[in-house]
Parts: sequence; C-alpha cells; structure tokens
Amino acid sequence: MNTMPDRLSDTLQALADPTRRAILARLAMGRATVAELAAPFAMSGPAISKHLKVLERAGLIERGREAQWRPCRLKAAPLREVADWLDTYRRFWEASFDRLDTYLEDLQTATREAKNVRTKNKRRTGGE
Amino acid sequence: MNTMPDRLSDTLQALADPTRRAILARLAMGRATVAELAAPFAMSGPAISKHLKVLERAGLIERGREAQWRPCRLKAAPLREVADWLDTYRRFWEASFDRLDTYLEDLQTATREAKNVRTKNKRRTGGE
DNA sequence: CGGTTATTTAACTGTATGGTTATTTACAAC
DNA sequence: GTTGTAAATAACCATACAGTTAAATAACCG
Repeated sequence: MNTMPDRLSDTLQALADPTRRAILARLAMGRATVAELAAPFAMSGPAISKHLKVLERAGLIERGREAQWRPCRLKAAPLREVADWLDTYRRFWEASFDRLDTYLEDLQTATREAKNVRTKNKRRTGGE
Repeated sequence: MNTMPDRLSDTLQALADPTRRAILARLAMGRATVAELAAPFAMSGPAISKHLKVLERAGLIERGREAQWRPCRLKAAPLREVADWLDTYRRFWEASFDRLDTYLEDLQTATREAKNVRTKNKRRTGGE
C-alpha cells in the first residue's frame, strides 16, 4: 500500500475493525469525548487512542482540542468515496435475476464444453 | 474479530487491499483463471493464490474447478452488505448544507462555552 | 505547587498479513 | 509411465496490527 493515492485502502482498512465501526456509529449521534467513546469497550485507554488515530489518519474523524478534552467528530467524505466505489458493482446485486439467467446459460455451455473435452478438444475453459 | 457474526469485517478487510480490489474489477467483466487474474501484477503465483483465498473466505468470489483450472467468479452479496451498512451514514454526506449549519451553530456554542469556562464554570465540553 | 482528570506516547507482546521460494497436488497429452 | 501446464500448499520473512502496562504530556483546581 503506497501512501498518497490509496485513500480507499486506508478507509476500508479503518472500517474493517468492529470497534472502530462502533466508534463511528456513536459519533453519528454527535461528537463525543475519548472517554465516552471508550465506555462500551473492555479495553485500555491507549487502545482506544490507537483506534482513533487510525480513524483520523483515514479522514473518518477529526479530533478537536478543548482544554484537556479531545472531542471527536465524524467526517463522512471517505464513506462517500467507498459508497461511490461500491456503486460500480451495484448492477451485480440489483440485477440478480439477470445473473441467474447467465448462470443457467453458463451451466449449459459447461455441459457442452465437457462433451467437447471428451472428444479431445483441448480448450482453456477459464475464459469467458 | 470473532468468526461467524462478523462478515462485514471480513469483507471490508478483504477489500482494503488494492490488489484484491483490482482482482474484483477484473472479475466484474467475467470469470477468469488464476493466471489471468495474476497477469497484471508483478507478484508470484502463491501470492495470488493467497489473495484469492482471502476473497473466497469473505464470500466475494467463488472458485470453480474444471480439470486443472480454477476459474473464479465474482459474488456480489457481501458488497451489498457493505453498501447497506454505508447507507446508514448516507445522510451525512448528502445533507452537506445541513452539516455546515450545524458546524456554525457549534462554533457559536463553543464561543459561549469558552466564556463560561473563563468564569470558572467547570463543565465537560465533549458532549453534544 | 500538589493533586486530579483526560489523553497520548513509549515499549512490549502475540498474531496476522502480504510477500517470497520450494514443493506438492491436480489434470492433460503422449 | 513420463512430461508438461495450472494451481495450491508449505515454510519462511519482514512488517503491520490490536492489544497491554508504564510513563509522559496537557490541562484544571484549590
């Protein structure tokens, strides 16, 4: 993973941890202190600090500074980037009946191809 | 991360690698052999095999078996799960003007709160 | 200033990850 | 059976990651 051009990987990596997703869910309800964010988890303060650092580095949160407090706030832009990327695959889960037709068609093709193979017709079957 | 109930983490983790995302992009155009999937990358066969294993474990692909071939095919259900989860945050990036208003409001509130702190009113400022 | 609260940083640990080379397994052709 | 191709598995390595405790830093208060 290289640094600048791969925000998507950083975001997805940050989201891949359940603790960090839970932190985002809490921040979706409004900003919160580190202690508040830590409360639901049986883990140490530094562990929470590390999670927040990952989220901050990915641009998913920003950490404020008010006296000794470090209130955190959700930033949604990286989530949008993930959603936009996912949208390039939307046709695959929305055209589910189309996929079934294609599957059956491939099944018939595979049956015919199996016959051809038996007649010594060497062919690479991996391609579309 | 525990096993059964955390498919979302497995999926996001699998997607967090650029090589694996490129593999999915290729499979979006149709199923492909392992060699075809490996072609764009300067990496060894076993490395590709490992990536495919991660994708398979996350349910993002299925690996067929035809003679010595192992044609891979995209499975979109986990992507849909991620998209559905992301949708719970959609209001944050679609109501961007609302967020700006809230930000300005918070700024005024913070200004008033700073005054209160100067008058020795100890208060936790992290909450909403 | 000493004591307290809030949080971060440092150092450490065990496990996972993304890669490698070597080897094995699965299949086809002769 | 031998030889060849396709792919997976085994063993290894360096780095990353998610956690810990100890210590340090930042701020407040009497």
